[in-house]
Amino acid sequence: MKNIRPKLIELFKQGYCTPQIARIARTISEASATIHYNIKKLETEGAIRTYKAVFDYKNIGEGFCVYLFVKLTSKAGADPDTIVTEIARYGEVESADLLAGEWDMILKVRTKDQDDYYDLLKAILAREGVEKTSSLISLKQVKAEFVLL
Amino acid sequence: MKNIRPKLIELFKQGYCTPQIARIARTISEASATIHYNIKKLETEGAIRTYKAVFDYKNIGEGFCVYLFVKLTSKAGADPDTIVTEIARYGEVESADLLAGEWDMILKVRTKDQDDYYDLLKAILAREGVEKTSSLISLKQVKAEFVLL
DNA sequence: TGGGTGTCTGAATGATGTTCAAATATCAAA
DNA sequence: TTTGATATTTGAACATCATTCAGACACCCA
Repeated sequence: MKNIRPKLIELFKQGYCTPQIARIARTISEASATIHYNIKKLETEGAIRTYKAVFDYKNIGEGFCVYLFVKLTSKAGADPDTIVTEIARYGEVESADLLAGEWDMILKVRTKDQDDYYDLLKAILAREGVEKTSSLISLKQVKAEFVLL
Repeated sequence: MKNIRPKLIELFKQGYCTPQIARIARTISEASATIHYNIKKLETEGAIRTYKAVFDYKNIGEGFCVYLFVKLTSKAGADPDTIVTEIARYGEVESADLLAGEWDMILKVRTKDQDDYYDLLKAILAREGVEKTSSLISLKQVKAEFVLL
């Protein structure tokens, strides 16, 4: 047994998918070459970043979902942009946005359970430049990545 | 000119993509049929919900991103689950989660600009069962749908 | 009206997904 | 350890699809 599954999940989280040109052509009754032309245009324009899979996160062991607010220290220890980008790089982070107001950023985080979340939270709090955080646990995920669950 | 672009964006938001089996097989040095077998298994297990595109939302006219908190009225006018599901159905809503605490749900919403957002907000506030809302505007999107921007 | 650019299309080709039967691996019960 | 039932892997054959290209067509502006 080669345990391909985790490798596939890893690859599909960011890409390794492609449009179904023939199916789209049938769906909207256009020539296959026309669809191809328009998709390539979207890609070269930069409108499409990637093609990827959307998972049933409970099924792949990432059923615990939290919105995490982060406040950075005001004094210039490290560059805020650098900190934010580094935190966003964690594999558990689905999305990261900068805010104005009481909190500097909001993260959407997915882990297996509360214990794994606590480990990640400790790692983030330990970072230079992070002052405090606040966690908002999702009780039920109704929609994610534009897909109804 | 047939204006295929918006139709493609519509379709790609939820699906009409498929895995690149041959590329994956080359990447992790396995037989193509093996990859095919494992992907089908993931699909029948329900681990994969769909394959879709991730956009540069600024590019497709959805550059304005807001986290919207919603508090529902406690009195039983309409079923909370129904309201939540209906609100989640708006095309502008990327994600919707139920919360515990001061707010009942958090939405991630994408619109072209502030004006369009205001229209959507009015529509949501006008709904039976919605008591109040609070909007948190994203100043900068660092990561979305597991993809760094 | 005319030319330049962008878009659409059918047909040919090369690449890819899919299927299948056989080989191999896994695991639990005897 | 052996056995058998089940799950996984694999190469080869086949069906389907993405891609390319040249020509037709549409659009825009001077």
